[in-house]
Amino acid sequence: MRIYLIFFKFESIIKNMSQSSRKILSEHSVSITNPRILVLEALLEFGNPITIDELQLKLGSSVAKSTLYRVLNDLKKINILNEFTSPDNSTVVELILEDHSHHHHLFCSDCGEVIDVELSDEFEKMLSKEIEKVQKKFKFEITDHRVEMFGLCNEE
Amino acid sequence: MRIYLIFFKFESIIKNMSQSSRKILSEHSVSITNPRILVLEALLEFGNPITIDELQLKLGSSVAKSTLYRVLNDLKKINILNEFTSPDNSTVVELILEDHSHHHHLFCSDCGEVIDVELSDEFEKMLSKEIEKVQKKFKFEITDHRVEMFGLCNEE
DNA sequence: ACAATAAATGAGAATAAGTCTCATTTATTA
DNA sequence: TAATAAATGAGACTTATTCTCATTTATTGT
Repeated sequence: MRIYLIFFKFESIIKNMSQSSRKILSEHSVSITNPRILVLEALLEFGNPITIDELQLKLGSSVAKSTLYRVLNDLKKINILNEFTSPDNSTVVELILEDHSHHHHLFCSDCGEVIDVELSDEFEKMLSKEIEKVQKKFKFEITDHRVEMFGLCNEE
Repeated sequence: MRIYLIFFKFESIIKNMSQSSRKILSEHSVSITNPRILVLEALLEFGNPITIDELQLKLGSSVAKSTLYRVLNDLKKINILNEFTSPDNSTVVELILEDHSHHHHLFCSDCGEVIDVELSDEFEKMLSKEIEKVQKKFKFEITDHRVEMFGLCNEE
């Protein structure tokens, strides 16, 4: 009985992933293709920033390497994918979903894990003020910012 | 007369660069070699974060490509070189000198320039508090952080 | 100052991440 | 459902970085 419940729950999550993926694509008027769905599903399923290596592993041979990179570039173009480099120089990729508000990143220097972190509104307000000052001082038009933290996760 | 003064001043700056480079190397018990001096001089002279491409250009054929990368790795090992990736995915490198206090980076998305930015003590204190919170929440031991800002320099 | 030894270098081969090409397949639309 | 445009797969290509190894240079003990 329990097993069935778990199975159904799992099924519906999977279905949702696929449907979410389709929805995301159609909302951005990007044609719905298998590789795009697979990549989106993998990203949704993982639900955290992920290295391209790991993503490739997850996808196995279901998506060609060239296609994977192409799909990632497509997602970047429609602004739903964020790409950055971790301290150990691997490329990390993460979906930007509406329901995720502005956030920052915490890296484990040991295992390479990347965690999304939200900082307090109070802090963000102060940061905005600092950015305002920097804009004036350097005559820059600052469009974005991020805070990165590095450390050890202390997990086995 | 003026020309001579300028010349001497220039000479002494150059001499200082070379001497500073030697000093830096010996202080870290790293053997003093020509390529290492040349790389350090170039970094000191530029005095700002610099891409590896630009650094290679500055050095011309005076330092072999393989040696340049080796020297940069040497400097990283003794913790006087900071390396990071700019938003356009080029590798940027910068000396960490004692007299430079903690700072952050401002990137121009247009021309690729990278500028060192210091934020207010007040802000840094608040950031430390936020980091403290994150440490507790995620059971991390946070050892370092950085703030990055992206925008346009509005220069021709 | 000099010889012996260890370390660093240069040149180019090797590797790996990411892009490109082009023939084939798939999605979209009318 | 056929016609057309777009996306894909496979592997060639590019480029940044590392590696190899024969030669050169720095360090050290005398």
